[in-house]
Amino acid sequence: MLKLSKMSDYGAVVMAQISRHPDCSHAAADIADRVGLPRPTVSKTLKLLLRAGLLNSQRGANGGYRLARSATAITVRDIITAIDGPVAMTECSHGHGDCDLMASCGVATNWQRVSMAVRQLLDSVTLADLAHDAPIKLPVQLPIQSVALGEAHGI
Amino acid sequence: MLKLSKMSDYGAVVMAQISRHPDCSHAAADIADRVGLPRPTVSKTLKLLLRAGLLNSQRGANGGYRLARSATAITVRDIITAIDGPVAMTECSHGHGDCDLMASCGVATNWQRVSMAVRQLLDSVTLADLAHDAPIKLPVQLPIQSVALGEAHGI
DNA sequence: GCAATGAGGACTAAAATAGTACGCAATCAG
DNA sequence: CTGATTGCGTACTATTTTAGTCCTCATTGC
Repeated sequence: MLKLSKMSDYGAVVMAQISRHPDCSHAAADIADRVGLPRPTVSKTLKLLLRAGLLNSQRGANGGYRLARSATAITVRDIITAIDGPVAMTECSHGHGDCDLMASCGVATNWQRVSMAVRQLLDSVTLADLAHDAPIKLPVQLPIQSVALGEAHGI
Repeated sequence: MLKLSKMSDYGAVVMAQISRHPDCSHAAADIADRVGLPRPTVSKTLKLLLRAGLLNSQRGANGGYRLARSATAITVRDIITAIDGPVAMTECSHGHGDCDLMASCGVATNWQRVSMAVRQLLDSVTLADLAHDAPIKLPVQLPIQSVALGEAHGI
């Protein structure tokens, strides 16, 4: 399905929740209640986001989590990468030559280009965009630069 | 990881293989040998591609598979959809309102837009592009139309 | 009729994913 | 100093998804 893992999905929801009150400290249990997810799951998600440097945490009473930087400086790709690891369409897309079919498949290079385009697309959406209540207006064209996937085939 | 399933990956490789000789009939066992994959797996892949209308098949002696239409008229998204089902980033991205968090997450609408952009990106790459031996040249800008994800944030 | 080839389904095995539980560490309030 | 609160880390289990195999039937060409 080429879909996000649930954990990444949760990560986005959690981050959006925090970003709505960037100046408060958010306890894990509090966030869990607000988004309606089990606390241990939210906790696990927060830990991964913390480790990736997207959040800061404060222990002890009245502690909690807050954004490490502005919501406009955190991209969707940051969140996905923090939780699921690097965005790559196929095994061979991340560079390591551990696909023994590369010789016969003859498709690897172009998959890498598609992966790159997806990464750029995901980089162009910030947490601030995502957390907007309303669908984002302003239909501007969003150029995917230096992707070079041949002519645009009728999209 | 936001990665393709192996089956979709195989599907792309198999389709690329067939597209290199569009005028011949390709037996399943023959394709399997060429791409170095187990025959039953290839057979299963071919079946799914056939059912999606991407391939035609001919039974009996000297039978085999061939493309149902030109390689330039088959997109990467067609192949992925045929094997893994619709491309959707999250549960709620495909329209069915079977996510009971939609009310609290406040993020659904914008995920749908991201999914749409990914689908358009995948639609813009054809089987012919993928099967090119060399990386595709011609670095043109590829506009993702009507996506409207706010300003391009520095990509 | 016989051999080659695809079609379909049932089944098993393996891996990734999600969810849970529990104990330790740090901080703050009194 | 003590206890309450809250985050941190690890290990474990269950579930689901994915991958792979096998067997039998249907169709076609010689």
